[in-house]
Amino acid sequence: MEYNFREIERKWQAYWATNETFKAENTSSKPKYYVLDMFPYPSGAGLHVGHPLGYIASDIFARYKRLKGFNVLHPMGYDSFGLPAEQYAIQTGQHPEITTRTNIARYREQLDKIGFSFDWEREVRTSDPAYYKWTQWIFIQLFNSWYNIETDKAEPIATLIEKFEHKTIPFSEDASKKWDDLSDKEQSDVLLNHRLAYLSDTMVNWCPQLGTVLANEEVKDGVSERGGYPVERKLMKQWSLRITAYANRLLNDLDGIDWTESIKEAQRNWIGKSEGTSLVFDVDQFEGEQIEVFTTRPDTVFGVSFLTLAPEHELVQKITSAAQRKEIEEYMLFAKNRSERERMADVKKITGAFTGAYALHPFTKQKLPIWIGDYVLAGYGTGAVMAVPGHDSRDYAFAKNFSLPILEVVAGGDLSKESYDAKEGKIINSDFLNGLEVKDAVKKAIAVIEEKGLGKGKTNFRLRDAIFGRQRYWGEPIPVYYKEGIPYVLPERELPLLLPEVDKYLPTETGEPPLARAKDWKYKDQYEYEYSTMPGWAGSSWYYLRYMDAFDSYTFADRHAIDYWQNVDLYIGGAEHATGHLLYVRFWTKFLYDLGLIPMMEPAKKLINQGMIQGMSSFVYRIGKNIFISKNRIGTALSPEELKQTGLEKNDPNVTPLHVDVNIVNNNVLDVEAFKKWRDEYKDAVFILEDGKYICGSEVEKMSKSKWNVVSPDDMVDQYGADALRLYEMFLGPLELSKPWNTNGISGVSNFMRKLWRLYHNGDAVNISNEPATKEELKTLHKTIKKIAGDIESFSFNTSVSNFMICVNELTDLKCNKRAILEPLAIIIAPYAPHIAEELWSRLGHKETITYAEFPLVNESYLVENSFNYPVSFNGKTRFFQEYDLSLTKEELEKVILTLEQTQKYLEGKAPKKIIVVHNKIINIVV
RNA sequence: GCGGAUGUGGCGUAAUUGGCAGCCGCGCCAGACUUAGGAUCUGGUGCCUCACGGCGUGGGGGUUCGAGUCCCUUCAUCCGCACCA
Repeated sequence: MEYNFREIERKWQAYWATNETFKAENTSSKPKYYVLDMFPYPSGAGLHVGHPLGYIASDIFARYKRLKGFNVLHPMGYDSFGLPAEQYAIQTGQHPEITTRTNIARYREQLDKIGFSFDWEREVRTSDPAYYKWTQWIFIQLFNSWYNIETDKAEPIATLIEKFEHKTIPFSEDASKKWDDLSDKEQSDVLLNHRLAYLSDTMVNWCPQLGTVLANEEVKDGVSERGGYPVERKLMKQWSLRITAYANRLLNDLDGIDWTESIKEAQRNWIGKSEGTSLVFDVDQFEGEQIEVFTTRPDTVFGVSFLTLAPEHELVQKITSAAQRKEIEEYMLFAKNRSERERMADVKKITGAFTGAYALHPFTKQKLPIWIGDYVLAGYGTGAVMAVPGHDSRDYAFAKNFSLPILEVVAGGDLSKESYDAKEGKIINSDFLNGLEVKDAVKKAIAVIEEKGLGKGKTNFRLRDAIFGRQRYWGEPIPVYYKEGIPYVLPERELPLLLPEVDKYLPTETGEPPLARAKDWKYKDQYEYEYSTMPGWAGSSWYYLRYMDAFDSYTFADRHAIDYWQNVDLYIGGAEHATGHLLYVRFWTKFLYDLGLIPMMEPAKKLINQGMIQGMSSFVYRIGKNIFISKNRIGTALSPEELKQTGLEKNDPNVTPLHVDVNIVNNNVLDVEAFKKWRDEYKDAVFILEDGKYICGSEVEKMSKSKWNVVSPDDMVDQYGADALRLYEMFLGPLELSKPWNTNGISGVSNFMRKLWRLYHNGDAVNISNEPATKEELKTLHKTIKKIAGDIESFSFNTSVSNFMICVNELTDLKCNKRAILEPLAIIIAPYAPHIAEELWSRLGHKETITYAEFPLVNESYLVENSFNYPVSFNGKTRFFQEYDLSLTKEELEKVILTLEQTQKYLEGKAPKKIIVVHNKIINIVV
C-alpha cells in the first residue's frame, strides 16, 4: 500500500477532534508548559503559506513538550475586532460580526487541515461579549487606579483620595483648600490627572480618511499604516492610558526576559529614557516670566548662545516684540500648516524666526536671543531647548543658518567645520566647570543647578501615554457614561456594555463616532454614553490570561488557573509588534500584578519572532497587444516563422512586465495552455519561446493577491499533505529569517515522506521485525534522537528535517525494519509530521495515540566512538585515537609522525595526557 | 544619524560552537527502467586545471599549531527608530 496522506490525515484529524486528544487540564501532576502563538486577525483573504510558519514551529514545540512529559497549554483564538471588517461593513452594510464570523470559519478550516494540536475548547475571540466584558472590566480597573510613585506601583484611587483628604499629597496650588470643599467636577478633574485611564485634551494623530485617531505606531512616515492615508495633528478630548507611569519598569524588566535583542532594543528605543536636568532661564524685560528647558548636557551650559522654543510654546505670543511680531506670526502659520509628513520629509531644511526677546543666562546673566524653530518639538521635554551650537549638531545647523554665535566649551573638536557632540573631552571657557571631564562636569553642573534652585535633575521619556479611544464602530465600547460633564465608569453588573446596533457604520452628520447612532442603549435617556471604542490592541493585551480559563463568567480568569499556568513559556509571533502589542501586553500584565490579580510581572518568558515568508512573483513580458516574449528572447532577433506568427516586423524592445499567477508557472516555465485559460483576454495569446518553452521573470515581493504570488496552504496540503507542508515550512530555513516561498523544493520533502513510509512496509504489508537492532542501526537512531532533541530545544527546526532525511536514508541503506529502531523513530518525528507518525505508530500495534508516548532518551554509549575520533598515522598505519586516549606509550608516540616542532618539545621526557590530531598530523599534545 | 540583524556553491541551507567547509534538499549532468512522466531508482555535481595541484565562507588586517566561527577594520543588503535637546 502506498503512502496515502489524504486518507491518513483525514483519519487522524478526526480522531484527535473526537477524542479531544489535546485538551489541557488546569491541574496536573506533570510540570506545566505554556506555548502561545500571536493570535491572528481573521482577514477576508484567508491564510497564505506564510501565516502558519510560526504556528507550525510552536506546534512542534508543544507536541515535543507533551512527549517529554509536560502538561502543555497550546491554545488559539482570534483578534477579531479590527478595521478591515468595518471598512467592509461601510461599503456593503453587512454587519462586521457576520464578516468576522465567516472569516473565522474559513481560518479554522484552513488551520485544521494543517493538523495543529490546539486545545480548541479554549478558543477566545476578542469581539465576543463574553470576552470583551473583561476587557471593559480591566479598563474600569485602570480608571479606578493611580500610580503611586512612592510604592512604585498602581493602587486603588481611594488611597489617593485619602492622601488628598489628609493633604499628604497636594491637589491644588491653594494650600488652604480642603478636598471636600471641591465640587464634584473639580474633584473629577483632579483625579483624572492621576487615573491610569484618563480623559484629556491631547494632541492626536487624526486620520480624516479613516475618520479616527491613530496610535504612534500605527503611523509610518506621516501616513496611516493601514491604507496609507495622510495623518494630521489635532487637539482632541481623548481617553488615554498612563503607560508612561510604567516606563521605568517596562525598561528595566527587559533585562530579565529571554526575548531577542532586536525587540528589546526596539522597546528601549521606544521608551527612550534620557537623563538630564531641567534649567530655567529668566526672560529679560518680562518680570517673573521663565523658560524651562530640559538638557542632557548641563556640562555645556556655558556654551549656550540662544534658546529655541517650539512654535506652539505658550510663551511665544507674550514675549514676541512688536518689530518681530509679523515675522513670528508668519512662521507660526507656516509651521502649523506644514504637515507632519512634510516636516519629516525635509528634516534638513532649517527654518525658524527670532522673537525679538532675550533670555538671561542663569550664570553669566548674558542676554541670549530667543528663537522659535520647528526642530524643537512641543511634545517632548518642555518644548524649549537651550541651544549649544558648539556641541549639538542641530543647534549648530540652526546657528550657522541664522548666523548666531558658536561657543566652544568642550575641547577636542573643530567648530569651524562641525559641532563636537562627543561626550568626552575637557571642559573649557566654563567658569566653575573648567578642566573637568564631561562626565564629571555633568554631575557638578547638576549639583550647582540644584543648589541654586535653577532646576532639578530629571529623567525624560520619549514614550507617550497611549491614546485609548477610536472613533470607530467595530471595537469594545468604552464602558463610560457622563453626568454633568463628569465621566463615570459603568458598575460591574452592567458589563458587558454591548456593542449596539446602528443603522450605518459611519460617523454622524455632526461628526460624532458611529456609536452615537446607537438606539438600544439601556440608559440612553438618562446618561450620555461614551461614543468611542477601544483601540485594536486592547483585547490582545490580556488574551493570554483568558486562555487559562476561557469560560469564566465570574472573573477574567480563575486565580487558581493563573497560579498554575503562570507566564507564557514560549511565545511565537511576528516582530512587527515590537513597540505595539508586545509593549502593551507587558504594561497590562504589570498593572494586573500591581493590583494583586496575577502573580507574574511579565507575560512571556521567551519570545521568538518568526521571519516573514515572502512571495516569489512571476512575470510575463508583453510586447504589442497579445504577444508574450520569453524572458531571454527580449531584444533578440525573431525568426521568420515568429515574425509571421506574431505579425510583427521586428522584435519590439518595449516590453511590459505583467504579474502572472504563480500557480501556472513551474521553475519559471510558464504553462502556456493554462495561461490562455487563465484570463479570457489571453485566450488568443501568441508566444515567442526559447528552447520551446516560455521562461518567466521572477522577483521576491510581499505575498499579496494583487501580485498573483499567493500560495495557499490548502493547495499544498491537497497536493503534498499536511505533514509535507509542515516539514517543508521548517526546512525552508531558520525560523527567524525572512525568506521567499518556493514550491519547487517541497518535492524533496515529499520524497522523504514516501521513503519513511516504505521503511515500515514491504509492498502493501506492514513489515516490522522484532529482532534486536544492530549496533549500527542503534547508532543511527541515537544520533538522530540526540540531534532532534537538540534542534527542537534550540529552535533550529530546519536542521531537524535534514537530520530526519539522513536518518531515513541510512536506515534504508541498512534495510532496517526493526521495531527497536522504527518505534522510537515514529515518536521523534511525531512533532513534525504528526499524521504519518500516528498512522505508523498504530500500525506498529499501539492502541493509544502517540501523544501519550515518551520521547526516547539518548543512549550515549552508542555514540561514543563518534565523539572524539582522530586518525593518527604511525608505523605506516592509521589508527584512531580519542582525545582522552592514553594508550600510547612514550616509545610509540615518538614513532608518530610529528610535523610540528612546537609539538615535539612537549614530548621530551613527559607522558602525554591528551593528543590533538588533525589531518593525520599531531598538532598538539597536552602533557 | 542611532540601534538591531544578515553576508558560505547555480539556489534554500549545514558545520558537534575554534578542529578535514559545503551535511540535507532543490536544480543540473550521466545512466537504468519504463504503460514516455512534472514518475521511480543509481551515480556524479564548490571554483580553476586534461592532470599534478591550486583557490575558496562579502573585502582587508590580526590572534592561534589551526578561523566560516574569536578580535579590529571596511563594504553590501534587510529591518526598526529618527530634529527626543
